[in-house]
Amino acid sequence: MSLEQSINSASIDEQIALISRGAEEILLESELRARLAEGRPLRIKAGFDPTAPDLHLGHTVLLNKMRQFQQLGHQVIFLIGDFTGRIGDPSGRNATRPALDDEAILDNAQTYKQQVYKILDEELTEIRFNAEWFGPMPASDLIRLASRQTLARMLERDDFAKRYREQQPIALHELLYPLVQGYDSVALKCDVELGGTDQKFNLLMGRELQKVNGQPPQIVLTMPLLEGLDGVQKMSKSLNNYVGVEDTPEEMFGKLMSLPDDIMWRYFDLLSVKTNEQIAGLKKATEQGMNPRDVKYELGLEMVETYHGRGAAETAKEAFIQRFRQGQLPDDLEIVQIAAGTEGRPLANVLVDAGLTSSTSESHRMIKQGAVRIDGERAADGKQCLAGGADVILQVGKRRAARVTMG
RNA sequence: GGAGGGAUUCCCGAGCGGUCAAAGGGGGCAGACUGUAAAUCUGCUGGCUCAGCCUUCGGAGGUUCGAAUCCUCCUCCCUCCA
Repeated sequence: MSLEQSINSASIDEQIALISRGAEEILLESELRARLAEGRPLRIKAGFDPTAPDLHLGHTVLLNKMRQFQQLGHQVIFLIGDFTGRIGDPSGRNATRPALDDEAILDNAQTYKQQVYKILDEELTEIRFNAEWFGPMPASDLIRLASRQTLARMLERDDFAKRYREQQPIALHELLYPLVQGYDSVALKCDVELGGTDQKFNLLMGRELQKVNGQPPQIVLTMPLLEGLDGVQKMSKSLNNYVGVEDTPEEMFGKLMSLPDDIMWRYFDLLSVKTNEQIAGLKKATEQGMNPRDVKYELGLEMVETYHGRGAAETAKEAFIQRFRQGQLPDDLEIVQIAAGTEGRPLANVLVDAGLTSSTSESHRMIKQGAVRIDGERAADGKQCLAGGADVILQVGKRRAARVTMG
């Protein structure tokens, strides 16, 4: 299907419906409508700071929105802020951030590139680096750019205002960041820019600079932060409530199954390629009695498929069902060899040796709580010894298991 | 430079000199239940040779029969004044 056909195949209303799905804010929707009415592929930009080598699903919210634009036949620009990265983004920060060195920036940019095409259509994606135009820019131009804004305007921004009020340092180069990001939109002649809600100020700056430079101002589309697995706090590595795009298929599927049921729709809205109609259908089915678990299966399948392929997704689902629904042991049980000693080795110690618990105290606790099984039989005493030659399967709870041979 | 406040077990946060391995909450783990590693309920959550013992309360000393709790010095953080 050619670009033109795919655009024509979706009405403007349909396009708006998909574009606004999950979005926090569109400034301005009327402008977007008018722009879409032109019937040409729009230039959609999202900028990425080359600071996060370990991507998780939260980071992919923007990518997914970009993909939706691609589905509608628009041109997507994945902008890597390699120049900007040398400045450091003050958004949401209350302290000056250190600038990255060149090597780190290149490394991180490379990681992005590896991940992007798992979601985006390579044909419709333009990867750009903003050092392209800022690298050769003479100081005179940069100063001219800086003349476009006032200190008062910059201080409207919450985090700057707060730091100024509290007499925290604001380095001069930080004030330049919104201008630099905004100028990216000028350089790329963007129709739409996507960003997190924390980027709103910077995105709006793009509009102003475009106007000054005689371009029609871009439409700004902000996306919310994705909640993590706890369903409450934003997904982040440090809160350990994330699904990493590099997670194994089983991990990814399992983590998604542990989502609170009511938050799964959020994931569909923000991460799924499914159409609005398909999602509405699932919602309706659930209301009419479909097991939410099975809806989550759909989510898990789609996410794993995106990063590991269809086969891995099916396998992960089957493994999950066997393990947690039917209580079977995983196929690839880790086999651990442990020295028994002459009188055998106490169970509590063997569990630690096998890496199933972190201390003998924990072993005893687990045993007391009835979490430990030897060949499926519940163990009651941590002091019982496993003799040399024994070959047993030890389990601690549902998620920890190993086959242990006593040597 | 001056005055004051604080540093507690994974996190936050309580803690009359003895009954403190240290309240409470969060997080985590486990059990039950289930429609899932959802929800809900319950329990556990320093270590060990585990019904007993050992080591913890920013660091180093000291007072005391006995200190997370008192004293001294040190390190780091915060607030107010100049």
